[in-house]
Amino acid sequence: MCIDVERLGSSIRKTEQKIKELEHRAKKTKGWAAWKRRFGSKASMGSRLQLGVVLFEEMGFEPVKNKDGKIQVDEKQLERIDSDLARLFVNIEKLKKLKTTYLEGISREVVDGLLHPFFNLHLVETYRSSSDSPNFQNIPIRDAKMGKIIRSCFVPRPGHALVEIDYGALEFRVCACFWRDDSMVAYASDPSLDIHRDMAAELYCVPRDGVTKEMRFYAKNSFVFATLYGSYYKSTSRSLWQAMESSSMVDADGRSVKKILSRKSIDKHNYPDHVQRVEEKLQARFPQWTKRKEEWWSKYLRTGRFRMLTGFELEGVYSRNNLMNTPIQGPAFHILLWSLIRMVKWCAKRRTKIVGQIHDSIVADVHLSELDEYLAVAKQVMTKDVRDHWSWIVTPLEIEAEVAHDNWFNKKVIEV
DNA sequence: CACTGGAGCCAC
DNA sequence: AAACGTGGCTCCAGTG
Repeated sequence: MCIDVERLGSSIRKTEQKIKELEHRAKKTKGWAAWKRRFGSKASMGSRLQLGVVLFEEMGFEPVKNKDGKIQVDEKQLERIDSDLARLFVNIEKLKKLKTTYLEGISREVVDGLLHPFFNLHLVETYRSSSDSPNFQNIPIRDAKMGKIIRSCFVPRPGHALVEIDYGALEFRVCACFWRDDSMVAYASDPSLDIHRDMAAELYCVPRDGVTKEMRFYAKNSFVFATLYGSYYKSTSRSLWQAMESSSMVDADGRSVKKILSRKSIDKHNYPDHVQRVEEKLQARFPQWTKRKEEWWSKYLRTGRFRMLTGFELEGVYSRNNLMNTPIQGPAFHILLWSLIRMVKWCAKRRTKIVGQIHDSIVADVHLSELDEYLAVAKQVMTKDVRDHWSWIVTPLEIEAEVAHDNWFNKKVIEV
């Protein structure tokens, strides 16, 4: 893929400058004076361990320990501490990550303006793919500021556009196909149904139309997927409560979710009991999943092996959670891979090239004269042909396409 | 100096 | 029975 090398270079210089400024400011804080007192010539601003000692032993802040009893000095804990030094440390570390892993990591691998990441098919336990040198599959996007700085350096060739097509809810659809749970298949097939919205309503005690994007986000990632892949209420309730509290979550009408729960006599203490009841509702809603996952596990215990929907036979030592996740994560990727291979073949006699892949999405550098045809063929291959190839895909498949004429950050949704 | 594990953080 | 999953990369801190 093409890289805007000049822009990359200037972003590196700007980020370096910003880091220097923040480090200069950090050295003027009271905390840094305490740091120097404690560590003398060994004081190093890059050391989390030292920062933890300064904050929790010298400055008297209350430490928080993780499950293994270790004091955490991560972003989450540092943000709750009222100290200029802690705030500056978080910002400096973010910028360092941006500079070293992404900007410089990419720059190092560019040859004649082109980047050639590796895409491995032989490394991942679940038979997904991985990527390295650089890893094309973890370029920032959720933090829009970081995403802009890095993704704007990825550009199409002249006369081309970058086109990214991703599957909608691919893993949940494969989950439904694998467990063949009628209700799960219905959820994965009917666009008016939304399991994450429904569970958010239960978890936060609001009507379904009171569910916000934020509530849905946490219900999806901290509860529904976590539970499908083997977590349970004692774990999920903790992260749900934490997210709700630290974001001061409100419902669609701006009312405090914590207050809504407390009116139902739900507090931090008994929230796990509430989540346990919601978990039971999830099991009741997907009864075949509930039954078949136990049969799936006990069959593995008897035989020591299991088979994926895509035909791979796996044997050896797997945890219970591996048994829940592997048969879904692997075949979900194989749907993408099958489609990608078809699209690469389609590109053979054309100017368009497939340049990358991110588990459920395909990135291509498409010649403008081939754009309409590319989108139409991709839709046919990704939503129809692959379903004809594998009869176990019993749900519809959907795609979303985005096109970028200038750079990858500025991709815009396009109807297909 | 080479190497390694832990902690942390980025993606899906 | 056991407690979401899969990766890659960087820095620190420790070892020999």
